[in-house]
Amino acid sequence: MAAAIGALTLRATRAGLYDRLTSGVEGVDATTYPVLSGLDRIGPATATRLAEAIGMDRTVTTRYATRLQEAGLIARRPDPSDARATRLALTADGERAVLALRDAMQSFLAEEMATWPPGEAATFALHLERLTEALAYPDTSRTS
Amino acid sequence: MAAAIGALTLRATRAGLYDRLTSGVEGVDATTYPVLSGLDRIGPATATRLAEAIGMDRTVTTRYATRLQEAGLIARRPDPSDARATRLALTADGERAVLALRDAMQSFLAEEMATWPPGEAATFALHLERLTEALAYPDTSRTS
DNA sequence: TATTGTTATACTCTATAACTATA
DNA sequence: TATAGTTATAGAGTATAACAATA
Repeated sequence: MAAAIGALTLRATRAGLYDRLTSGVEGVDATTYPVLSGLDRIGPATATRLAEAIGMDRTVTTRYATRLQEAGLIARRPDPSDARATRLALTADGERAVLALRDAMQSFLAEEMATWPPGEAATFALHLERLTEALAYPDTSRTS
Repeated sequence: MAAAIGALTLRATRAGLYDRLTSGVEGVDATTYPVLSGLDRIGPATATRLAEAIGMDRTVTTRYATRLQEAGLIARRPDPSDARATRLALTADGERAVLALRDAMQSFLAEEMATWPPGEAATFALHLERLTEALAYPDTSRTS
């Protein structure tokens, strides 16, 4: 299992996965993918809030956001309640891109899990989520 | 589940995991870890064969191998059967480092899985392995 | 001519710090 | 003074090409 985690987090494996996922979507690659999908997940937000949500640095987030903006997938609008802030939001093209990416991921997972006994997929997903959380937030004590 | 995979492969998550794993072991970091553990897994081997085994480029493998050699964790010896080749092998310190890393990983996993129902861990590990394999080798048809 | 190991080069990603504008 | 956004700079990682030695 440690080997599986090692392989899963290996550069080549990740690169292969995200290259396949994003190959059909113009303007998105393995680096900008988290920004796009994160923005879809939490909705329109400032760069700082988005950066926190996806575990990325503010500076990296804003730079990749610029790339996505140049590709026409997200838009910047001034925040009405704070003149310092800028609200990031998906454009119509951006939402289409998110849908395409989600479809690609889900079709891959569905194909992979087709042979699993019913119910195991749900259990697996739950475990994977918890394990990932434990990895991402090691300090959070899990005494549930 | 897609979100969990996304989070798991996110840079920050990986970096956090490997930083914690390798923090107690001198000379190993997130980049040299695959080389060290791969060499332990397949045994003494040439750089080319090791590179194939861990899904890394030859040039990267040999450079990181040099780092590990400088740290005293692996050794280079001429291949008796081929004067072009160099055999990489763990030193005694290298084997100790591998053990320490494995202990760190297993203690983390054990802690995390302590609350899981018996048997689920094994099922989970099996699924994770298959999923990872599918990600790493997309062309291999899985008609088993 | 092909392969092994290695080094050199350029490119991308990441992190730190600095800058501007506003609170 | 602090915060949001952004840009600049430097460092680390990666990939491609090139090299010498041997098959």
